[in-house]
Amino acid sequence: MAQDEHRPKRRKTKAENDTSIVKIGNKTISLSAYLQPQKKPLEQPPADQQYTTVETQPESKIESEPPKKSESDTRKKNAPKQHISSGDPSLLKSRKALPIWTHQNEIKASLRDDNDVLLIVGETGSGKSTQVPQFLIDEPWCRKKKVRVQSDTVNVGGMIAITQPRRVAATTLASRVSREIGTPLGTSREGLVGYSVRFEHNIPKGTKIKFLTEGMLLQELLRDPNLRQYSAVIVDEIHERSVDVDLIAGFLKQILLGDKAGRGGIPLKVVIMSATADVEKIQGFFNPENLTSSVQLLRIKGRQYPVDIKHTTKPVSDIQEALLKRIFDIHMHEPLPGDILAFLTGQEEIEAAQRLIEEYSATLASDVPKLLVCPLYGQLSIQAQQDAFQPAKKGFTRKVVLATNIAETSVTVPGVRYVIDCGKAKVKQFRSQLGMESLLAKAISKSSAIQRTGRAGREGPGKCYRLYTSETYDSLRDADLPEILRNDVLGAVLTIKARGINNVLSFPLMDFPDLESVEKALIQLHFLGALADDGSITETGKKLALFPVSAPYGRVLLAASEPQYDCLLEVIDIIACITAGENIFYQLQSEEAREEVEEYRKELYRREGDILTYLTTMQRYAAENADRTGWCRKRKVNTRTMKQALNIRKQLRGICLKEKMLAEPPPPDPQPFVPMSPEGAAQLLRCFLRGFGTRCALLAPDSSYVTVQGKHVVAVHPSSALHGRKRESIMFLEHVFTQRSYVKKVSAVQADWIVEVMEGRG
DNA sequence: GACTGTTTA
Repeated sequence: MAQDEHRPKRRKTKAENDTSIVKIGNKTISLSAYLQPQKKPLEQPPADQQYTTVETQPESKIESEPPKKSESDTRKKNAPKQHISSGDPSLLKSRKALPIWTHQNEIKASLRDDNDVLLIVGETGSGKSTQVPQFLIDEPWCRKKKVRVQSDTVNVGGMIAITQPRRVAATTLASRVSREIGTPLGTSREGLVGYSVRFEHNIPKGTKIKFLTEGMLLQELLRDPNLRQYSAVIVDEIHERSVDVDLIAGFLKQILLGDKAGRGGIPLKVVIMSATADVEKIQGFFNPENLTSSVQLLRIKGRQYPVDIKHTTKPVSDIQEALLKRIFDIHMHEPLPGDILAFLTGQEEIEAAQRLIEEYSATLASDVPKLLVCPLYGQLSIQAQQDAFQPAKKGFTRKVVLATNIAETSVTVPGVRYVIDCGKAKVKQFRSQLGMESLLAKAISKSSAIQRTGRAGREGPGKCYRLYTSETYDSLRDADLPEILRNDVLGAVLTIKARGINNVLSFPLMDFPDLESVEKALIQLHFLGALADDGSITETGKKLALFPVSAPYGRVLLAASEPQYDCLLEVIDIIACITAGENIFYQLQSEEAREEVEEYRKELYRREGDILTYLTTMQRYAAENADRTGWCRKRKVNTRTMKQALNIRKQLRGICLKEKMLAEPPPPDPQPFVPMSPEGAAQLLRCFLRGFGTRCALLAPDSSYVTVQGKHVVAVHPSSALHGRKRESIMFLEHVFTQRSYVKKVSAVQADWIVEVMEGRG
């Protein structure tokens, strides 16, 4: 294990230059408590009940029958209801045509007996996500068992969890598999397949296969560290290497290596599924020396048409020019139908390219097919995104989709035969030394380039034009840096600690973040009151882990429920707006557009800054009962984001009620709008300082802002209500480096409030 | 005067 080799080295470095004493405000804390060495190689999940005897009892009489019974026989009798049939016959044919179908017995065999881990590498279209859970549900080890855990009799197993990085994948896969298996979702209260994603749970009675998002499984781990309801966990799309999937891999490894006490001795089977072949790392991670059986590996061919790859002969200096030439070359020489998908880095580049293409295509002769340009990026409205997925309405037209890497994994554009790849993508990188993230265009990885290329071969043979040389391709990194090495690890550290692992350095991770960034996270968590001076998790920390928002926001929620602040409903409204995804305010491109909405937006803006502006917007939106969509349109407010904000508001209110932070359910909408008084606003902002006291800046004599911690010059982002305004001191919720160092979500505060909070008097 | 992409009871 990589982190095993590195850990002693890190500790040595620590001892050499002792930075383990850190001052925060008036507090001095010693990091050695956080970073204590541990003799045990791995910390076990908390054995909330001590394991004494294993008494594996068959739950039903079928299980005590002789094991010779044929599979179909067992199936019939084991069925909760007669609807456990062989599935929908019309779908069975297409299932049998999937490349994975012939591996069915192999997959079953590789998880029998003491083999608990299977790694499946399968390209897109292999059918692994839909078929593997169906192959496994009738395996003998997949039955629910009654066992004794200390003095309690508990059920262990019976279900298979399958994780997905995105909500839409979890729900659509569940829908597909439920139809294949013969118990379609939504037709009955009983069924074999269900899903669980944020805001949406559909778990029919008798569910054996449960699709869920990665975050959802992490949340379940909080309540049940041993995942007792599951016989197996299938981790899909592990190659995407989200922070959540890395954490899940760590928790699964701990359960695999543990003494199974919390599961009454019953093993958990783990299937890891990946689209790319970075096999050694995953295999090595789950296959340490002390595991008796080795990790089985299965490779499955995908169903992909061949794609002809063309590189440039010389490096490209002007991407826009090369793109334009390439698009019109394809357009003039390749037959219809066959749409073009071009990967660019961001909105700005896409808009510029769109203008150029449209200008040039206007000059084309009338006997040449038309070109329809569709931008595709996350900030785009749903409607505009839909246009990119629809075939061109007019005939004799070729569609050109100009996309960010949203089209690499998150969405699939149909009809594409030609891909143009600029070789770059914007990547977020957190710099823990500066407490700031950057968003800059960087060279993509080989794996990313291959993924982009594959988008040309979904429906037939295709071509991929790379706007870089084959030498450049050879020089690319094999895989992208996993997110856990690019992100703030604050959330990851809290997630680990809240699930009973005190020594985060002992937690198994495929890639371990810098010690320094872990230290920074620990210090920040200590400031938030989530960790005690000895580094152990506090009650506050446990509460923060319950909220579906980052720890600083969670801290603000907790502060808001204290009598001295008493502004919980307001804080919930604000945090709901902020964490709903995109900015609730559309960015206005032209002077005209700005003038058009000015009158309407004026009543939303507050001189205190963005936090109060969000509050006003949510309150006025919720007070509007007749036509919310029209209300949004007039103010150029993102309806989708506001709807999401209402969902989050409801969720947060629910958690706060359950946690007794709210005494009673808030009155239902619509409530009359009452603007918050300046005094109330001041209290609200002081409350936010409890989470963001470390993110403040003071106005310097030269009118720039300088951060209190680190003394960095920052500019107020143009999206902020305080852009171009001068305030004595500001608090910001985000700090991003793009063209320059920007702070976002900015509010005016008073310097003495900052001192107050940092000295622990807030 | 500027905005890769996901996700959480």
